[in-house]
Formats: sequence, structure tokens, C-alpha cells
Amino acid sequence: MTVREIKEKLKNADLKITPQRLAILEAIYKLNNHPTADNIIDYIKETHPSVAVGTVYKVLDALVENHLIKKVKTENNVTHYDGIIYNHHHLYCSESDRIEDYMDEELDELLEKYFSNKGIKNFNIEEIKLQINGRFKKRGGIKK
Amino acid sequence: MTVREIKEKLKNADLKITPQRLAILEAIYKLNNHPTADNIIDYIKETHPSVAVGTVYKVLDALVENHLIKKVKTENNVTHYDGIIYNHHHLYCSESDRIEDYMDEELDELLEKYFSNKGIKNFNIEEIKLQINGRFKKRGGIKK
DNA sequence: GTATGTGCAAACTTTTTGCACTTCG
DNA sequence: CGAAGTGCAAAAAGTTTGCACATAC
Repeated sequence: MTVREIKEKLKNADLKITPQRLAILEAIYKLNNHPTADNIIDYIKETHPSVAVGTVYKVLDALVENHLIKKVKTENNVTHYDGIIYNHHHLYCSESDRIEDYMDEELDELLEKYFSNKGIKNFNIEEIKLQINGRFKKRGGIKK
Repeated sequence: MTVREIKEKLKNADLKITPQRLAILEAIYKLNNHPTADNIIDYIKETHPSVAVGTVYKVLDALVENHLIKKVKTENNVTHYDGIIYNHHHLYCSESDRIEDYMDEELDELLEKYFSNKGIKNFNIEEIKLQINGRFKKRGGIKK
């Protein structure tokens, strides 16, 4: 994701292009493992030491509202953010509090087929997201 | 859910039976729509006015850890608790901010079959939860 | 120029913690 | 009796808010 592309996204969303917004979006794309507001603040403090915490939250809210990023909820009550906006699923390990993306077109097709037959009464389905809870195996884990 | 059954559950989990724990579990079963810690505190304040906030959180943690209840994540960052511990899914409508339970054994079997064949590399699956986003149809909706 | 965005600090909400005291088994 | 649980109050953690100032367009 280039700076040019990020600017384009902001423009398309009718959001003014500011250094803070660029830095925050860049941080989200670089830290592509569902950073929290805190992770983002730490990251941009190095290049933009004077960015205020309140601003980061305001910018994140604006980005979410304009569909440039998404909020991701986990079992503990800290909001994570996700720069990938097309539909995908999440693997979540509560032991390490780690979230990874999981994409599976075959699964999506299976689910679509299942629900287009069956439906849910009194409900119009727009999007189906799986949260797959479990444990990452050692080999893919974070070294201590 | 009778008091007797609740006591049995606590016993099976090797948790001591205390008035606070009984009150909190009863509250969760009565307030069966995903109460928050705050909802639970309000509820039990009437019968047990001296229960401390810290105790409620400690009890809830112990119950979650011992699988007597579950945490539920929602859009705002407040933890909700759920007395239904067998696996179930959630229907969520962002327009009305309403969450409803969705249970579907056929679906669970389908998913189990799918993932037991396919697996996910470097990940041990413990639980699969769907969040189905969409809109409740008028007939089942909340009147404005 | 003006609407929009930012910095700052204070406050708010939810949750956690430590320790003395109490209770369950 | 001893281990486990509770009450309390203080404080951590995460997030929101209001307002004066600054900036993008």
C-alpha cells in the first residue's frame, strides 16, 4: 500500500489528508496484525512524536465510520483494528491474545450455499464471519 | 435452572459454594440476554446489597475460567456474559444494535466435518462461532 | 476563509489489584 | 484449621470529551 494509494482512499472518503491520518493508516498497514490503538500510538510515536492520543482515537473512529478500516473485537475488552476490509475470518488464541486472518473461499461458498437453502427466519443475512478459537501450534507461535 | 443444579455445577468445577457465586449465577440465568457485569451488579444489589464490585468481577472470571459461563464480545467495549455454554452463534443487526442467539446443530456438524477434513495449519481448533450480520425483518423487529 | 482536524488535559467507564478479614468445607 | 473467597478502596487501562488553536483545501 503506497502513500499515493492511502491518499486516494482518504480522498474518496471525503476525509482531509493530514499527516496524522497518513501515519495512522500506514501504521495499520505495516503492523498488519490487528493492532490496538496503543500499538498504533507506539508505532507512530517514532516518526510523529507529537501525535495526541485523543487524535488517534478520533482518526480511528473516522476511518471506521468511512469503511477504510474495521474494528475487531476479542474476548478481552480492547479494540483492535484491521486494515483489511473485505470479508474474512479470524483465528483467535486467547492464551496469546493473538488474532490471525483466515481466508477460505471454499468455506464461504459452502456457507453461502447452506444459508441460501435454509435461510434464517426473520433475518436477512448480509455477511457471515467466523471466529475460530483455539491455540496456535508451537511452530507458528511467538518465541518467548 | 434450580439452585440445586447451580450448586452442582459449582461443585463439579471445584469452586466453593458461596452466596455471592450463587447470586451471580442466578442473575446470569435470569437475565438471559447477555448481561454485563454492571447489569449483574444492579440485579443482585437488590437481594445482596453488600456484594462488592471487585468480587463480582473475580467471580465472573472464575466462572469463565471454569467454563460455567462465557464471555461475549459486542461492538462497544463492554464485556457481556452468557450462561449458555454450549456452542451457539449470534445474529447481529447493526441498525438496531440487537444480538440474538442462533443455534443450528446441522450447521455445527457441517462445519465440524469441513474442518476435520481440511484443518488449519498451525492451529488447533477448539470452537467455531459465527457472527451473522444483517437485518432483522420487520415482523420480528423492535417497534420504534 | 472556513470547515475540518488536532493537541492537550481532564474526566469517565470498566476492570484489576492488594491486603486484611471472613467463610467454606 | 487452612485454603479459598470476599470487601474495600485505590488505581490501572482504555477511551471519550471540550475547547482553543492549527491546517487542508
